[in-house]
Amino acid sequence: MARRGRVELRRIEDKASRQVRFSKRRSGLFKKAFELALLCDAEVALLVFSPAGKLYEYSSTSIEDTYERYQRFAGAGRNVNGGDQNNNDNQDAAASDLQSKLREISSWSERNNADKPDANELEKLEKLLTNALRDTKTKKVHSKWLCFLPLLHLI
Amino acid sequence: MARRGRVELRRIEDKASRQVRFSKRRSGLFKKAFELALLCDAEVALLVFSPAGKLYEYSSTSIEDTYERYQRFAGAGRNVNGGDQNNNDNQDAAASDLQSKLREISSWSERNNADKPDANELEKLEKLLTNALRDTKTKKVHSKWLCFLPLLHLI
DNA sequence: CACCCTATATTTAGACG
DNA sequence: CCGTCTAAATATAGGGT
Repeated sequence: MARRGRVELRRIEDKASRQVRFSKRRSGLFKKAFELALLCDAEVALLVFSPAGKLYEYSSTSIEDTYERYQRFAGAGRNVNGGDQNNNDNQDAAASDLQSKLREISSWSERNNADKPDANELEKLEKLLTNALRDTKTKKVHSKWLCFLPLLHLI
Repeated sequence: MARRGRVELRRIEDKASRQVRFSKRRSGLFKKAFELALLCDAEVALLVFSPAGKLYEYSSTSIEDTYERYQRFAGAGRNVNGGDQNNNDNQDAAASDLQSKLREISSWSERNNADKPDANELEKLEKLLTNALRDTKTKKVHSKWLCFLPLLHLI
């Protein structure tokens, strides 16, 4: 048996093994991509098609946006970048309910491994998600109303 | 000094450190992407813009080709292959596990201000939360079953 | 930036239920 | 496919050159 953890750098011949490794390595890759974007404030777009033709994607902003930026970049060497697209929106001390709920979710996922389910923690997560979802729906309704505000004067 | 090798999952504040880590992690990410493509025979496209606006890219075939394939995929009928067990709504075939769904939520809250609701973004958030909630409920059921496994021998 | 070093942390292959 | 376990391989933070 091959030593564990080691791998030759060539196409895996065994189909079953290839599929399993694809699945594991894919998760790993997406995790790393996410971390690079978050930790280092980078813009990352990642597309993966499995051998079977299934699509997996990650983007810190949007695949389309990043691809456009790529085309502009590759097309004309000009840059100047605008390296500060960030401009941290200064965290207003007054966090909305939804925002802090989302933070709680992030924080949950940092504390827990969602793959190893702990019943109590899952219970908490379910509540967090349910609350966040309720808020989101509420906000969605509000935001739809907001679209009509500019038209109020027509009434 | 912080323990070596460990890292908090949030934006690195120190600029110098962030840059060094970007460089290291970027190489790591590209290596993993390359390996996934080679070992598992997958089609991979990866675009990264550094905070300074510099472009890094990898593609197992061609960025353009993969992006086109992505568009066809996302746009219309997906999944040529029959054997798939998944029912992903073509929208985002990305997240296949709860962990990455939670990462998407974190990622959403990183780039949006939940206080200034944008209708489209809220729509996305709603989907993310709904999916995560569904997965969480599923996992909860599994996890409850697991509690009884040790007792199976009593039957 | 590069490369080296080293202590830790993380990922993963393979086997199994 | 999902989840678990373990040994071994890798990745990486922080520091130096």
